[in-house]
Order: sequence, then structure tokens, then C-alpha cells
Amino acid sequence: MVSVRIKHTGHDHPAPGSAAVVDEIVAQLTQQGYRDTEPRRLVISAAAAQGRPFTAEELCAALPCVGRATVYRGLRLLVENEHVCRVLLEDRELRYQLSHQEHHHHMLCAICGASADLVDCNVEDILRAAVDRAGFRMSGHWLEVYGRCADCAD
Amino acid sequence: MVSVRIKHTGHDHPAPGSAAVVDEIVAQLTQQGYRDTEPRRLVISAAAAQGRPFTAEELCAALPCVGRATVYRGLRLLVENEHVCRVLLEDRELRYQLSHQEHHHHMLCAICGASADLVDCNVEDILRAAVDRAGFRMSGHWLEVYGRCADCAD
DNA sequence: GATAATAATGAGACATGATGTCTTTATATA
DNA sequence: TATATAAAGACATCATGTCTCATTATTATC
Repeated sequence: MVSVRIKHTGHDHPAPGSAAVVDEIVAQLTQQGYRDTEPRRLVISAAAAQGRPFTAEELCAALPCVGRATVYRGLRLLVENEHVCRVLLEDRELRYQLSHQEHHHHMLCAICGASADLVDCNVEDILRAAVDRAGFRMSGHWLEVYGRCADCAD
Repeated sequence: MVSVRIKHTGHDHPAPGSAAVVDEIVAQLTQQGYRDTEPRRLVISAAAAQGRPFTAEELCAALPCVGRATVYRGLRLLVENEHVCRVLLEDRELRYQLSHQEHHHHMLCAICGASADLVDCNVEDILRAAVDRAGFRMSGHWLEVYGRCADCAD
């Protein structure tokens, strides 16, 4: 059986961009030895405020008072610590979005740009079995689904 | 049931880089209105001669007498016409390889860089069902599997 | 086989995305 | 508050890929 839970980014969870989200992430970062700095908070806050997957450049534009390198570094830190996940569009454009769950995949709407998370989907199991059978030892995978979300379907 | 067929790139099919492969591709291209040019043949030939996924720059280096733009244009043409497929490594590096079948996915070995095709695997069906159920209309997807090939497994 | 129309090439400039380096500033702890 | 050091900002650099445009090559036509 395939079980699916759908989540529209930014329409659930603590209010997007809320101080609570930022505090939570900052808390986890400081726990790992990273400092609590103003620019970092701004980056996290701006990332959380985005309604849908955003590019690094968009974030830079949204934060004119924060250095570009700082935005990129902050973003990288967030990705490394799994607070933000990377989303790859069909044209290979790299976007980011706040991550709310562990491992999951994205369904990306080509029309409105929205992203929905695909979780609890057993594609992984099927895939692992197939790969195993081929004598390959799977250590990771990348999967993105492109199409139209319910709202944008004709 | 999951059925898998494994194919090591370059160890099957007409001799890699053979004139036959090049002729076949050129024939298909001319049929579509593209011209049969020397640089284009060189690009195809070099692409076919690679034993494993290669980068655009590697191809440029292998063809010092062909302009960089021409290599990129040729590669793009080949991708568009599905003679070459794009392979995305874990570090987001983009590589290419001659495509031997229709739709398929790749298993990439992190150790030796080899690529094996995963075909007749019903991941698609499972995925489509899951996506449908989420109210999404899937039009495409991108999937790469990373790990170790049989030869490189400890 | 010559000619004309035009597709493709080559060289290099350009655009973009991202990282590295350096100096200065800010943060956390003693 | 002092101090060790992480992080910021500015800028240079790099990598990848695209674009421009003059020139060349290919194809179709005569």
C-alpha cells in the first residue's frame, strides 16, 4: 500500500517566518556551537517567510543589508543541518525551502511554483529492492516530481 | 514484482565510439533537418568514446580543435533528441552519457564513477499512484540513485 | 557542377551562480 | 571587561553555460 500525506509549504506549521521558527532553528544551531548572530537570524527569518521555493539570489534581494556571501553561507549551513532543503527544478535551477520533515521528496508545480512534500511514500523500498537486485549498494538518491498541483490542474 | 535489467555503460552495444553509432545518430539528426557537419560528428564520436559519464568540459578538452560553444551546442542537441542523457551527481555536478534506451534511471557508483541503467523498474508506477493520490498531476520526474556498484562494494 | 540560401562554427565576451580570501566586526566565555 | 575566535562583508575568482557576430560549410536548386 502506498500512503501519502500532502503538505503545502508555508500553509501549516507555526506561522511562516514567525519568530518561533527562527528561534527554534537558532537554538539548534547554537547547540551545535554556531553563534547566534543578527545576519544569520535575518537569513533564517527571510527563508521562513518565503511562501514557496526560493533561490539564493531572491534571498539576497530580500536582504539588501546582508552580504551576499553571508546569505550563501547561511543557506549552506541551513542545508547542512537539514533546516532547509534544496529543490531542483526541471531546468536545473536550484531553489531552497524550509524543511519540516526528515527525508521526503517534492512535487513541484510548473504553473504556480508551489512545492508539496511527498512523505510516507514507499518508493524508497521499491527502489532499494530493485537496486539491491542489480548488485548495487544504494547509499542515497535524488528524486523530484514535476507536474501540476491540484489548484493548477485544468 | 520488480524487474531489473542492468547494463554497464559501454560494455555492450556496438563498439563504443564506433562509426556505426555516430552514423546512426547523425542519420536521425539529418532526418530532423539538422546538418551533417564535421564538428558535430566529432562531438558525437567523442561522447560515444567515453566509457563513463563525462562532463561538458571533459568533452571540450578531448576535442581541442572544436570550439567550446560547438561542443555545448552539440551536447544540448543530443540531449534534446535523447541520444545523450544527463546524469546528476550527488555534488550536483552535471555529466552526460550516451543513452541506449528510452526512459530509464541511473545508479551511480561513488567509487569508480560507473553508471548502470535501471530499466523496467516499476518505481514509476508507484510514484505516479502516490502523486495522483495527492491531487498532483505528474508530468515528469528526475531520479538518480547513488551508491556502490557490485565491483566496488567491499 | 556552380550558385544561392542558410545553418552551423569559432572566438571570445558575457551572464550567472557560487566559492575563496582577506580584513574587520561581533559574539561568547573566562 | 578582556580576549579568543567565529562570523560578517567586500571583493576577487572560478565554473558553467549562453550569446553575439563575422565567417565558413552544407544543402537544395538550377
